Amino acid sequence: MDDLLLEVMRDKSIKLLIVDDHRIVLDGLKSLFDQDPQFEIVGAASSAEEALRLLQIRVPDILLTDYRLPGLTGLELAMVVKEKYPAVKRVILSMHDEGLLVKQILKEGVDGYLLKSIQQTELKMALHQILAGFPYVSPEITRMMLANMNSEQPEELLSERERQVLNLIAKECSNKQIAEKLFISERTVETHRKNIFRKTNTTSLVGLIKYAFANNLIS
Amino acid sequence: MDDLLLEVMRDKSIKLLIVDDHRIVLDGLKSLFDQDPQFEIVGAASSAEEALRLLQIRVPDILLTDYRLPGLTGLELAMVVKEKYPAVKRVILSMHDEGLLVKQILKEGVDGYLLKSIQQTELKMALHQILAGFPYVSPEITRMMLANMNSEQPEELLSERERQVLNLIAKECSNKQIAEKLFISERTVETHRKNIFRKTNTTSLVGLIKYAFANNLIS
DNA sequence: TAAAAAATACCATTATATAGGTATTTCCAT
DNA sequence: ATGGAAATACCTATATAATGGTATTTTTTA
Repeated sequence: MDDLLLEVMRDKSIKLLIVDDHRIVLDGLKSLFDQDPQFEIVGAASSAEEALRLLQIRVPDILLTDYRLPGLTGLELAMVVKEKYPAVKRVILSMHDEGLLVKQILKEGVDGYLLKSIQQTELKMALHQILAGFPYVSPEITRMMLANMNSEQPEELLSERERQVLNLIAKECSNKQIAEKLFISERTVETHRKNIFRKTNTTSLVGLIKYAFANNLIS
Repeated sequence: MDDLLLEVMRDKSIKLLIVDDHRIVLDGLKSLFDQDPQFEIVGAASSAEEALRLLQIRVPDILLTDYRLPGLTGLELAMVVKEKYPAVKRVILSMHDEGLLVKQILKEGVDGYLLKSIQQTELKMALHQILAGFPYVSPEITRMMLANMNSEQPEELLSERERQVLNLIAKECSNKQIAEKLFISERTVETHRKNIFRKTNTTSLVGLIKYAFANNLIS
């Protein structure tokens, strides 16, 4: 009888696949949800690649993944999952409260974006809401979004090419080297550089690198 | 009878004060240790300052703190605790597997230095060992230490002045500006710069900034 | 389809950083 | 007291970046 009840409850419980490269976080989440019959962890992975393997075995209701992972990022994982398992809700857990990242993640249309500073009751509530079809974003993030919108650059993000250039700058390439790698002229690189400076509202290399780091524009 | 048993066990249990600004980690650690009668969490703080307040109420056997915290860092907290509560074992939990940070932390003589990628069994084992008086450092960290030692610079860290210069470089000052701020000639700044490059084994500004960020040399 | 954005490219000028040196003074530790 | 960092300083090249332009082609979007 009890077994049956458990069976029923398990069937009604929210199935989670959790992904985080910090074992402590993973274990913590595990014991957090293990105590709650409303949730069931059907998989725990420490990388996006491992998560994808686990998905082939069992499909969860919700994918709960850290943003920063070795290899693919949590966002990239979410993109793949959206493609292959459209029914799975995708929630990004993040330490990074940086402006640009927020936009990028929300743009991808994930179902949830939570900061790790979230309380467990809020977390569980959010997961329920998400499963019901209502995306949830941490209030802090919403606040940041608003603050961001009120600032100068409303939608002025870097273009794909500019991000490539920025990445190479961050890899310590000179303009000449960048030009060679991208098969464009050094002049073009200079122009991109100028545009990057303008868009990021920086004036020096140092400022640019700091900005890029702070906003996770470079890997 | 059961209550008494529990009482005895609680008295024998290891009392922990945990500090992490990510609520999820805190909750995770909580439910991890709550299930284990060998451990008892006597306090949970999300900042060093809060931890110090909690310490006035109840003194734990072990302080388990994240390195990166708002305000004081975990290491700075550990230093204060060593001063005020010398009996408390101090364990740093870290995401940061960077070379210089390791040295800095171990130099301070903490009782434990663990990466967050640690498994829960290893964590509990480590805490037991630490309480018994034997410091514990994650194998990964030991490995890094060794790798670091085998590299060129055995003890070649930046001097006070060089750190000042590095900080100003990171604040986007030109050599001329740095010279003005430090009341030294531009030539001297150039020399410092050269020495910083040599010591950090970098050759470009970008590399230097990345290095400085990675190693928490700049604020 | 017209306008906007992105990617391409060139040029001249100036500013700044990097690399190669050498050299002096101060302070600390053996 | 002496050797060795550390901090100071100067010099000359050369390389590279930053500034401030202009302009064409392609792609995207309203």
